[in-house]
Amino acid sequence: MKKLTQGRKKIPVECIEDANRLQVCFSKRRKGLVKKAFELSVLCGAQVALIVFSPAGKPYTYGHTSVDAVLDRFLLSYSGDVEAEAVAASQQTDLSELLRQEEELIKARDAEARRGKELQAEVRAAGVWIDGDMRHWELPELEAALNALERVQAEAAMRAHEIFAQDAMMQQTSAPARRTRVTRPPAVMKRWPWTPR
Amino acid sequence: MKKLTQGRKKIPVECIEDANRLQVCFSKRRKGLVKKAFELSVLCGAQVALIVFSPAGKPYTYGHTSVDAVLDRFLLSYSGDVEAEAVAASQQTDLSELLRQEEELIKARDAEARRGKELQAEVRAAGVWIDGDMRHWELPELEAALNALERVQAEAAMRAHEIFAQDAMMQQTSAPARRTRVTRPPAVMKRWPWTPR
DNA sequence: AATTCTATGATTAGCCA
DNA sequence: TTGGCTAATCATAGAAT
Repeated sequence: MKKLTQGRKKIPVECIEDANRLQVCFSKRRKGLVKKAFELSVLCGAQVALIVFSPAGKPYTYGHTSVDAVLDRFLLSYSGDVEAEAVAASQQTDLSELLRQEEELIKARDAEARRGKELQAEVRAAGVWIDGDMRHWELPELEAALNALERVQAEAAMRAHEIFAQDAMMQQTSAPARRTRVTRPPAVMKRWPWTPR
Repeated sequence: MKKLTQGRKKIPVECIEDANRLQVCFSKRRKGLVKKAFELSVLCGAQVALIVFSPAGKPYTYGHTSVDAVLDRFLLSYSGDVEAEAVAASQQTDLSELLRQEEELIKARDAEARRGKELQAEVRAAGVWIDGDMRHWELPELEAALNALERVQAEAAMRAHEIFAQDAMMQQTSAPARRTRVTRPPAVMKRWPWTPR
């Protein structure tokens, strides 16, 4: 009943000792970092790859256009292979290409495609990463992604609730495929369900 | 004389059209993103790799402990090579190891080592990435990194100004070495001086 | 391509449910 | 491990340099 909240305190930039505080902080800041990365990619049309290993050793990633795409491009530029890097750079997402891919996706799994999966494909095509938590956000990311695709925006907004309400799917994504150079990999990455080590 | 500043406005999450605004936004947000990534790594002891390609095609990176270390670990975990990944994970920076490396560095280029270069080595050992811009900050990063090393803190603070004042060095770092797996690579990455494509 | 200034919008530390 | 709350603290759009 009473307002007991302390509000934000300044926190020194040094390793947090308390395990619980650290966990909470990591969770919140990881989310915030991904959001910032996402905004940078959308606002400025930049390719971004973000990889974070939690202190517990779990990998979390975000990528636009996809982690793999950016890593490929980076590794190529790093190796000095200018030509190959140019190719990777050209993998930059452009609208028409996104739409083409999306249609392929939709066509391929046509019969069994539920509406929710279509939405997923669109989000995926836009290079937005979604993890377990974010499914429950009122993602500005989702809206922006759909907006970028310039279609089904209104309908998607209506479907968003029912789709995000039903929980499963994103959870049990198959084991991550082996990386392939300059091949367009699945654009969505997620938190690993398993714990390394 | 008059206060003409408008203060922050809410900005829609969509690609910025105006080229100039976009450039300024990219510059500011990239800096902010790196700061956030840095704070996450320090506060929570997390390994973080961040790669950003500007719309112009320039790569910017941040890494703790280093971009390469994190990428190695990620690629290994990705490939399902659990054992190798465990090795990469163990590359987590611990103080004693940092100090050992640092001493090697200092010893190796002993004769020609200026004071400034020593400072660089320390910052580098802490896995903090410095690009052209950040040299001019009053980096809380710098302070934290030095603090993490638990040494020469006070002296470093005094030296910081004169070292960061003199501009060169970071600029003309030799061409990036080829990546080597699970070998500890140079921990500092910087903005490329050239423009791809 | 980056920095400074300032008013605001956005993020988040500490607590609980 | 996640979500909501509240009140600081922090980040940054716009304009000009």
